[in-house]
Amino acid sequence: MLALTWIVANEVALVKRRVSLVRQRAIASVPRTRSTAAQPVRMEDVARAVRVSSITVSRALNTPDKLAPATLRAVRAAIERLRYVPNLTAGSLASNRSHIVAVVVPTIANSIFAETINGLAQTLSQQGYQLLLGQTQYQVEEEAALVDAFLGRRVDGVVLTGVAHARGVRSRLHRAGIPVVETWDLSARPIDMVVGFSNRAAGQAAGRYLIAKGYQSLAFIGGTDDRSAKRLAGFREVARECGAKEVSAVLLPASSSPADGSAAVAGLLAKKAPRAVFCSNDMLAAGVMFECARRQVDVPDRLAVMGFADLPIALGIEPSLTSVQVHATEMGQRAGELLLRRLAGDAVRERIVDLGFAVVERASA
Amino acid sequence: MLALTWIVANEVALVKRRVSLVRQRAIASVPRTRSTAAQPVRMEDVARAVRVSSITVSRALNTPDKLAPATLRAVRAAIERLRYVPNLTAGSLASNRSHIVAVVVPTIANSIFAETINGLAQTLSQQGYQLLLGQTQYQVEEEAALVDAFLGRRVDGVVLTGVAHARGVRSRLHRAGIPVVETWDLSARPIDMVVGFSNRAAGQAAGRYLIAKGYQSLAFIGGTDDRSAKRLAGFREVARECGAKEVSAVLLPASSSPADGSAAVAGLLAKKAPRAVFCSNDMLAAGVMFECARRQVDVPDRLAVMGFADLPIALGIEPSLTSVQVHATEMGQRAGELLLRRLAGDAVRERIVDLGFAVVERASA
DNA sequence: TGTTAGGATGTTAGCGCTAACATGGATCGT
DNA sequence: ACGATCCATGTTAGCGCTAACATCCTAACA
Repeated sequence: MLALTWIVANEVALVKRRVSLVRQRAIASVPRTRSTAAQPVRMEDVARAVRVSSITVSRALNTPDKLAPATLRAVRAAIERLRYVPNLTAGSLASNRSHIVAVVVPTIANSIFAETINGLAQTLSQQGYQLLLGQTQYQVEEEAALVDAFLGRRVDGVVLTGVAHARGVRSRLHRAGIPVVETWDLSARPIDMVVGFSNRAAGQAAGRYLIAKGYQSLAFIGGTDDRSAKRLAGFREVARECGAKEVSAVLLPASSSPADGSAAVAGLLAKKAPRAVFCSNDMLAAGVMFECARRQVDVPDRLAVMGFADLPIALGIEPSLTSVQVHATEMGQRAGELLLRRLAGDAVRERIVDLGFAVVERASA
Repeated sequence: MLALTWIVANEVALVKRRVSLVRQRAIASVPRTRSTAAQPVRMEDVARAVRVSSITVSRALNTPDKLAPATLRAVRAAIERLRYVPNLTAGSLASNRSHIVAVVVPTIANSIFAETINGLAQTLSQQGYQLLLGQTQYQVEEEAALVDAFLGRRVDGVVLTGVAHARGVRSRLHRAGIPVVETWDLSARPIDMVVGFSNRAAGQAAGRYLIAKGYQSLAFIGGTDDRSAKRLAGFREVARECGAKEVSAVLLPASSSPADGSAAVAGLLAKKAPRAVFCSNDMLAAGVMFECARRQVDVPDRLAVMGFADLPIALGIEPSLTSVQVHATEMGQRAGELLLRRLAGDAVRERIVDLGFAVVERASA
């Protein structure tokens, strides 16, 4: 008896629901509880206009080659006429594909990361993917919060900067089961994939270069982040091996402006001045050189200056800046390609892509 | 008869559906057609663990102050224990709020836009909004495609660069009925709101400044985009009014690197060299000054150089660069604040926010 | 001419969440 | 003691789309 009444009650609900589906939208909207959105045209409205079912409209948008040419034309015309804007949120929910990739960088104000994002965005946009941007401002803990938010959005992939992550980031990304690319460093045990170069090796190369040039007293100006620290470590290793003096280091948190470089070198020059300085960023190096110009400290004769990243400014300044070139844009492109291949279902063999780096000799060191 | 069989058929379907709802998830998943996602914990799983309904879990996440403290604690514990990651896509669909704001810039490789995005992102993230990034690469038509895609995602707001837009952009945004902020320029008739400064007035100010300094022969180096063109227009107006010679202009598409500045000034110096040059971007100005240094053209005695945007490098280079300061970060922050206020339902009175600019006198002009 | 394959289109049943309304119980004033 | 009020929680009904399966129709072949 109970079961019977229950079924009857629901039968009524069911009928009501069917009716509202069959009715015109305007009429059906009367008993509706929710407020009418500003964009009321739905796939079904287009379908009704063309007298097809909504799945046909869906196919016109997603797999147009599965439709008869005439149908496709008619649907497209109706879409245009009704100014239908497909709701990708609903599509994402139904298909479990968001077509969004998240990227986490320390800050886009530093143009090296901007270049990587550029490469990534260009590659992804070719396949209709869009970029959700997160900045940590060099606060490691921010990364975890960003990753949580991104996973909540069910992004299809994640691109991270560096291989040292906040607690829990690794496991959460693993559990989510989406492709992940780490960049701007290398790791023998990436979360999933990694595209970058060895920061330690880059530091070593810079050290070897300067020592081969005959400079014995070395200094380092850089940041406090993991990658800069690795460059310093490599730099110091080489210095130690080659019997150079202890490397004095100036570490500035989250800095990449010329002014920081100027201030840092001022400090170095005040003490026993080094013969050569390796800067973790070309902007810092530029600031060092501007400061030297102001103090009439000749570069490279009294102080050799070496930069990192090989930004456009390295070629511009006088004397031109010796730097370490790192393929920032390509890093983003390769990261994007790896993601796209994984998202297309292809297996990716090379999960560790070493893009390398190159010491570019110019006039400053 | 037909109606009867129809109801019977649907009754069966209905009963099946109820059953699967009541059952344990694992059992219910057997007749399921869709593949089980990598992240199978749903709100309902959490609710079942705490023996509450799923709306209570929803409230724990969205309006925690509406729950009894004990319930809230229990729900939060279960969320933690089950590692539940809320599906924001589903939430967006149901609530018609995506908590995503889209931003369109020509390119983030130009650090002035990166600063604006930084300010915007910081303001928005305080309220849990995230940024979807689109770059036009200075291709005006790209803007329309990006806006379409963003509207499809039902972003809650849009931030655009400039006030000149691709065909259809204005009307589409209007129709979507979401808050829109234009930046980096001003307009008497914004799409919705605008935060920026008058590029024409900035060009005029630069012209007046240089003329007041006694320079009569002026040149301009800049881009082909709308905003750069407006600066040039203002610059020329003033020159004409003041009886200065015709301003020669070098326009480079989508450029902002020192190398472009160097090349441009090389061209100017080869002809009848101007006495002062106004660059639409500090990076271009820096390139101009580097080239002057290489050619031993004294700045400002033989060529005065004025930049635009007042980037960190303006203070760094020698001689320091006279420039026009424009509050890039604040522009992003204010844009974010306006959006947030509108998204909170507050009316916004000042739909046109003129942040102004300031000529900063330094050594180069 | 029946059979079958394959292309075009349709039907059903959710995806996981939240708005709106509903309910039930405690608290309060009168 | 009774309703009014309020707070905590629940029920219902979708949001707008797509996966999976179902059906229909045409053409091609035996």
